[in-house]
Amino acid sequence: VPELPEVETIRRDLDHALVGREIRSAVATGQRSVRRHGEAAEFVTAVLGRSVTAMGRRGKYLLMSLSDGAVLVLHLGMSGQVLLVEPGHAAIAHTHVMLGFGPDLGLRFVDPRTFGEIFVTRAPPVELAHLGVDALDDVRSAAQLGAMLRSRGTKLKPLLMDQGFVAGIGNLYADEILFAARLRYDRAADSLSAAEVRRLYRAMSSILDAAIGHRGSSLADDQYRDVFGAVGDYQSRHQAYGREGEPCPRCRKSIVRVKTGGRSTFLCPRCQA
DNA sequence: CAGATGCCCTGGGCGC
DNA sequence: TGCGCCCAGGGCATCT
Repeated sequence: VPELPEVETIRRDLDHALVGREIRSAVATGQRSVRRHGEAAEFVTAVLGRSVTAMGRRGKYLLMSLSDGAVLVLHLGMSGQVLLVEPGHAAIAHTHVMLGFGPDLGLRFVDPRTFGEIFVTRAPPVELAHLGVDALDDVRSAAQLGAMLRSRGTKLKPLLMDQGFVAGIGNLYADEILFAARLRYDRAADSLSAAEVRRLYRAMSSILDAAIGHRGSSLADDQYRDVFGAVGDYQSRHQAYGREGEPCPRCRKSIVRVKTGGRSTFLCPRCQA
């Protein structure tokens, strides 16, 4: 569930807190989290003594630019958290990497399921070369989205979730966007009318913007937290995701759940066509 | 080549 | 209260 809105919320807070700060200490204990580096010590060597020059984001990846030109790439996977704490803060279970920014500030990368990862690479990261345009920053018109959709003869939802097509949208926001656009998950991407493409374009930007405004979605099992450990607020605004059996906010018919691609899809069978 | 499946992994929720 | 089981799913490898 950390998708674009959650990652963007984290990016903005880290941007305020870390730009200009120097990494004065680094501890990497979770080998799986730094698996792109042969040894954890390699990761530590690559970050120690560098300053943070910028905080960027591409899709669901956080990009911390370092003063030597390298980039620290952070991906939260399913359960990753980036927490800002005081250096003396008590141990947090499933902490894999700790960075110290001096006597007042520390960062901890916590990730129970270890699907996330953290690595240092050169800018721009070749490891992220497969990512498509960013769903928030780089999709700028309905015409552009329409051209993208026509280039692929596949179903709408898997395409929205394909990070190589457009980066940042996962299962939750795909369902919310498709609900807002009144489109079914299994519509052929190249079958959309111009009006439908416009609805999808507007839904993408309005849902992502609104979710960022509410600091993301925190679900019971995912436990997304911002850098201060606080939960997001957007889950209270969900219209379709997780609302199986509850009335559609538009037409009152029951929201249904279907399994597709091994994943749950929530939709209104009446409103979404 | 689109799309399904399985794997990685742990915590929460549920049934008994 | 506790135990086993299933589910959540991002990204990737591997099939059909």
